[in-house]
Amino acid sequence: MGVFQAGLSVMSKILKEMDVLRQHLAKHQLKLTRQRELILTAFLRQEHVTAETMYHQLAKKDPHLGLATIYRTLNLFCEAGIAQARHFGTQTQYDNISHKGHHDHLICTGCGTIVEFENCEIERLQEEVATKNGFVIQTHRLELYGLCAHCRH
Amino acid sequence: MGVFQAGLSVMSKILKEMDVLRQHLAKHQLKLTRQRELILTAFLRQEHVTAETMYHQLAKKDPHLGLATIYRTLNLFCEAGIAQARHFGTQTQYDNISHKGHHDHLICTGCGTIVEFENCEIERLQEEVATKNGFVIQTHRLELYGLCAHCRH
DNA sequence: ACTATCTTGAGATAGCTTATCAATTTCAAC
DNA sequence: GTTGAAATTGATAAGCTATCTCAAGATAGT
Repeated sequence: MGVFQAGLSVMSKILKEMDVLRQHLAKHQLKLTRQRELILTAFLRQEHVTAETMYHQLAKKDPHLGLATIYRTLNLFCEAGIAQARHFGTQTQYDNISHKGHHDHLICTGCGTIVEFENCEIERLQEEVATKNGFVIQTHRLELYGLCAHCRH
Repeated sequence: MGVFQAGLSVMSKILKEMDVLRQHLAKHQLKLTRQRELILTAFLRQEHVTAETMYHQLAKKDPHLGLATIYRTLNLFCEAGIAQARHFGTQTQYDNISHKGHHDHLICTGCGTIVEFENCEIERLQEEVATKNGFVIQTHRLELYGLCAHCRH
C-alpha cells in the first residue's frame, strides 16, 4: 500500500509541476517539448542532481539528448520556480523544491551525506535580519557542514 | 584618532594572523615566502576578494606575482583557518574570517552589494538542528538573496 | 496544413581553477 | 656564511563546468 500511495503521489506531483511549467512557458512564449517533459519527470524523482548526472541517467531513454539542453532546461526550471541552483564545490546542484518547498542542508564532511531540513524559526529570524537592513528576501541558502554520528566513530 | 587606532588595529591583526600562518606552515613543513607575506597582508585588509581581484591589486607591488600563486596561497589560508572559500556565481570568493569570526551574508541580487551580519540566535538554532540529526557542526554558510532598499526604488 | 518562432544537438567557446615543471628560494644543519 | 634537500614560484598548458553558435528540426496558433 505504501508503495502504491507513493506511486500515486509521485504521479500527481509530476502532473502538478507539469502544469506549473506549462503556465511558465505560456507566460513567456516558450514551448513544451518532448525533452522538457522528459527532463522534468526525471528531475522530480530526485532530491538534487547535477546536469552531468541527468545527462548519463537520460542517455538510456534518449541517447541523443544533449548536455546543453539539460543545462538550459534545468535553468528554465529555476526560472519557473520548480528547481533551485546551488553551487557545491566546483559543480552546480539543482535542487527539487517543488513538492516540499525550500529546504536547507546538513552536509557531512566525512562521507558526503546530505540531510535536508526545514526550520521555520530560522526562516523567521532571516526575515528579521533582512528587514533590519532594508532588504526584501527573494531566496536563501543555508548549509551546515560537520560530521555525522557515524563519521565521528 | 579614529584613523590612528584603526591603523594600529589593522597592524596588530596582521601580526596576529601572520603568527597563525607561521604555526600552520611549521606544522606542515611548509615555508614562509615573500609572496605569502605579501598576499596575507593584502588579504587581511579586505572583507572578501576573488583571486583575480588580488591579482590585479598586487600587480603594482609585484608585477611578476602569478595568478596560480594567489590561488595556491588563498587555498592555503583556508586550510590554516584564516580564510573561507565561498562559491558565488561562477567565481570563488575568499572571505576574511580571521578578525571578526564567522559572518553571514545578505546579498542584493540587483546591485551585488554584500552586507555582513551575525545573529547568535540563528547560530543557536543551527546547533539545535544539527544535534537533532546527530551532527556536530564544523562550519556553516548562510546567504540571503534579495533586493536592497535602493534597488526596490 | 502552413508558417513564424522557438528549440535542439553537436561542437566550439568562454571562464575559472588546477596541474606541470624547470628555475628559484627557503631553512635547518653544518 | 655555506650547503643542500625540499618546498615554492611563475608561466603556461590543461581540465572542467557551463554557455554560446547556428543549421536543422519541432511546436503551436491560424
